Amino acid sequence: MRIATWNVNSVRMRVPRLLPWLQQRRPDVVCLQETKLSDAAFADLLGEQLDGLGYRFAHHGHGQWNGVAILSRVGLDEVTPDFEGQPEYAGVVEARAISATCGGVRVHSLYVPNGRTVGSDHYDYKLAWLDALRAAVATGPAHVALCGDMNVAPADADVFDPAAYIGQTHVTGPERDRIAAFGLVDVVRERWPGERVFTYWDYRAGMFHKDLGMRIDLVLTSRSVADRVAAAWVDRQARKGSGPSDHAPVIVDLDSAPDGDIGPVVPPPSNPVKRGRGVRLPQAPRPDK
DNA sequence: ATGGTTGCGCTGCAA
Repeated sequence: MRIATWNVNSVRMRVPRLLPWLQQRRPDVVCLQETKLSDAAFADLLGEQLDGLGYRFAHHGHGQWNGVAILSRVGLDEVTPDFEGQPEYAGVVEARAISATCGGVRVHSLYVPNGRTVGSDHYDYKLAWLDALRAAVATGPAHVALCGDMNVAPADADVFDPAAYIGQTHVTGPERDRIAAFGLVDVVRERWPGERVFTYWDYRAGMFHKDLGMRIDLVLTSRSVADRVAAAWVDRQARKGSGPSDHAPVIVDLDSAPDGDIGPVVPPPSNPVKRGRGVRLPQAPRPDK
């Protein structure tokens, strides 16, 4: 089962990149963030085409800002927008979270508040939001994957220049403590310890070209899911070329569960990775430069 | 070149 997460920075603007990417990478479950659409607009824009590609979908958005979705062709059950106890900002519960059970895994598509500046009300909101999410996830199913734009770089290795980020959001102790507090496995970092791996590069000043980025899009899973990881990588190709998002997708391949109880409901059609009997799965591609 | 981009939506704000 292939799970991907991608902050698309407006799904309407990203349709020319998203649809070919779905056909090329063929993820079974896709978490999207910053769709910036209402539920009705998302269905109007993509419903027919996603159906044609074999995806069911659940979207949660109010238009203009935020907006999250889960696409799945391995089941989409118990869809839940928001989470228990999700804090408000300016009197509104923003559309930043949706969860569903897909192929036996409780999948969350998350767009964590940015925090803006340290000590601002938005920063406090970000911390409270992460605290409440942790409490909600703790009461949920054991086989879990938190996927999305966490807006936190878990360690200094996850930013291009730690000195440049001192005093900035995304790298502070309180934010990092809250990511660690989930007690989940950061599967890309576990697979690539010590590698320079980023998922976000500012549009300005040729940051992507110079590989001056941050790793803030994460897949955090229970150990039960992490033990099934065959590959975990950042799809930098999707950040290249014309009209990209400022974020690249993160892609995670899971082998079937050892006891078979949480494997994919259906095998992925025409998987580009050949799975001959007795043939070892290939290593994930190195995060290229 | 003394900033640099993009998206939303129409004026500046968010990222």
